[in-house]
Amino acid sequence: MAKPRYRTRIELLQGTLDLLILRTLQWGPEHGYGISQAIRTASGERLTVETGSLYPALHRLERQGWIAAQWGESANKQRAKFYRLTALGRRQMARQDSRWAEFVEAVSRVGRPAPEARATPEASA
Amino acid sequence: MAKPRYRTRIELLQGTLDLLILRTLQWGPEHGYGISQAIRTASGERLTVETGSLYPALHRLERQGWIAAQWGESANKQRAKFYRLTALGRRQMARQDSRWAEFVEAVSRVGRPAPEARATPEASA
DNA sequence: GCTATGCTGTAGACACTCTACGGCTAGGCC
DNA sequence: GGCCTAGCCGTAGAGTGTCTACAGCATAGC
Repeated sequence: MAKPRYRTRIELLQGTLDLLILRTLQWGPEHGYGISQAIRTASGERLTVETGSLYPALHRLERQGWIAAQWGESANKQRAKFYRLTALGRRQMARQDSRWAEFVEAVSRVGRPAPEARATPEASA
Repeated sequence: MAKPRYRTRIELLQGTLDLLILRTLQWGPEHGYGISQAIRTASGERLTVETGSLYPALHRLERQGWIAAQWGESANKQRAKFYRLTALGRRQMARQDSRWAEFVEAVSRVGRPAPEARATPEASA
């Protein structure tokens, strides 16, 4: 019986989550839950990070040395792991920022009708 | 161990290839090899589609009914499978186009220092 | 005590890209 | 003729990252 529980949609494009997290942390330390809320809010409710993506990503970034963790207490008096951007992470953010911008630029070029030279002998169909 | 052959780089973000192919086909039919060249050229050599990604993607799009195939002969007198955008595909392209634009917009928002209102008492709607 | 919310985390399914092959044809070069 | 490169289609399997789903614990309100 079919009914695939999986919605089969990838909301976030692979590779963008790291950048999103890095960007969020550039204004100061924050804990995981807070980061996900910040992303959701900042994006105008358009981007949602699931916990199943968030925590593994956080651990990944930490392993890379781009962010550093420290247990603390949240505004709600609860145990929370605060992450902050490391110097390395800040550089990485800049790198990913420009890579992202380049990528977006490249994709938009493909959408354009080819700068004159195509001579398109085909077309006309 | 040894030197992982895998460069561990995802050049293309997941989900963008379909859009790239659809966009490329909007100016007329083209065969797989030609599509990959067109994308590479149009993007200013920045985007490269590997054959291992291209052909499965083409078959995927065909299964969805967004593109239709037909064997023909290439400019080099070789057997080639030409794909063209279907009406459905054209609509899908528009949809993915706006989804992509929205996504880019959302990501850029996360990069901005929060529009002052951080203390916002939750919408107040 | 119960439940909603805040907070962290893991396991496994799924999708998509990439590397690495394989094969076949046309054309240029020796 | 044989050989090699380029054009063209395709598949198998690895790798990565996202998502769904589940689990656990703390705090605050009823």
